[in-house]
Amino acid sequence: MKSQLSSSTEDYVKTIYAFTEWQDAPITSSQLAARLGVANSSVSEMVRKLKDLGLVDHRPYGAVRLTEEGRRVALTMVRRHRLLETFLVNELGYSWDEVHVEAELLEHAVSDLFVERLAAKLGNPARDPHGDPIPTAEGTVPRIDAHRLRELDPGHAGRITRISDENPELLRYLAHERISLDTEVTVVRRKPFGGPLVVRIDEGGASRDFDVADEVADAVWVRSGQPHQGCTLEPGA
Amino acid sequence: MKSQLSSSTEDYVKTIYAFTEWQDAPITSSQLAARLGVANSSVSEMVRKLKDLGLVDHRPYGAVRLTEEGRRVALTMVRRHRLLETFLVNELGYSWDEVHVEAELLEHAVSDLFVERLAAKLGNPARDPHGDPIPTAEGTVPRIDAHRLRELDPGHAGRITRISDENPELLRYLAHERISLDTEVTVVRRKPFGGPLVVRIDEGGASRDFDVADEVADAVWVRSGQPHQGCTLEPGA
DNA sequence: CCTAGTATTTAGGTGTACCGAAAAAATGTG
DNA sequence: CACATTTTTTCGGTACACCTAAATACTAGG
Ligand SMILES: [Mn+2]
Ligand SMILES: [Mn+2]
Ligand SMILES: [Mn+2]
Ligand SMILES: [Mn+2]
Repeated sequence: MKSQLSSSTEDYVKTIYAFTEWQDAPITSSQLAARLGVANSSVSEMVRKLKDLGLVDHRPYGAVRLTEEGRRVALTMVRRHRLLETFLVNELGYSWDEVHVEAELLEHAVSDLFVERLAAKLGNPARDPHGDPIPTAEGTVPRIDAHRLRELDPGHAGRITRISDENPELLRYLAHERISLDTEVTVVRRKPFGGPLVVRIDEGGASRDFDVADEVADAVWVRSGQPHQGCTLEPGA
Repeated sequence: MKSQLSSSTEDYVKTIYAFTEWQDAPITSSQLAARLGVANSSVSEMVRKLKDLGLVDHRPYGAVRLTEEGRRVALTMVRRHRLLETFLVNELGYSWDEVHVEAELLEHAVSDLFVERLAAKLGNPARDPHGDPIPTAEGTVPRIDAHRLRELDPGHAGRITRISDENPELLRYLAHERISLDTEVTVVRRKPFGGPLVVRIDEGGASRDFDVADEVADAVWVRSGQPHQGCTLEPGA
């Protein structure tokens, strides 16, 4: 069953999964190549191997979709990655912009035993330092229904539940501006002619306005409504 | 400076170092091959590469010796390995026979930052769960002067300061027999005709005799004399 | 000091994961 | 609906870390 996949294989599968985690369309070869930082030709070859391994469905020139088995592998890797990120932040004092690269390597080196011991030590967290849900060992993903800040209309209010960890600079910028998970935001308006979004930020009574560039608004996810709920996972639930 | 060595390269260098850690003679190609579990021919090729990288001294048909640079790299890897083992035992509840394999992989995946944060969290330990000294970040090794149990004459007493972690089964056996680091032992006699060594074990007042097979006596290191001393390392010392 | 046996290296070959360039299929725009 | 553009695959090659089998160098016994 555990046929010992290579690091590359694991990263391909994880990347394919990640693409559809916050949207619907399946990933194409060139998108996969771009995200992995490899040539298109490399992807073509690897996708054929993944198909032979039964991890993806693919017909030539079509998009790449995970099989059930592929999804299972992907969730294992995502669980590892996010638990490791949580460990690095909670236990080793990393900041949230430093953890992604480190976890990207570690995820391929840890054993199942390590992961489960670590999860227990961390108290089986349901989300990672960026608000991404941590799949359970059984392969279920806490559903987080949130919307991209960019797609919210003026008037909408909510709290930030996720910030994409893809760009460390963006994370540093947001930390510097004192914007983090669980920050309360309200969309005020969009400045005309494709200008930035303006949001109001609640800060314990006080509030301030903040201009959000589109690239930032694309990386921030907001859950409408009131106090934090859902997304916690009782051990054994 | 950090030219990003491969995992294989790191393991070769570490294995070359380990061979001379508890004895003098430098390692030969076939010994290296046996320890790494690869063919002799693979070692020949790799040793040439290590030489090109400036990590070892070697002339054809000669033994393999680390250069200063090679020793530096080896100590870095040994530090990683032993700190990871300590982490696994102290923080994740591994037993001492389970940690070696896990650390063998993790040591190649962690960053310098990770290692130093981990060392600090663990309180900069001076030795690992098997009693092996943990080199400092600066590359100095706490000197532990101990002798193989097998080489002690009857009458000799001391405490166990190191047990080779090479054989997990042996470690499980010793744990089962309630023999661990810091156990007090006295060599009683050697049974005739190449029989086992008999040692007396102090156990809080009580004491019992124990037969030690040669393979075990080779793996256990004893420091003569009284209470535990040396081998602790003040932070910054 | 020669030679049989052992240790080591060289030669030729495998699998994995990449690459750039060339060929083939899909796409969309007039 | 043709055909130029873009996307994807195929093709030939590289680097790495292994392998087995063959060749070569050391070494110890006679
Ligand atoms: Mn990865
Ligand atoms: Mn994350
Ligand atoms: Mn290793
Ligand atoms: Mn150890």
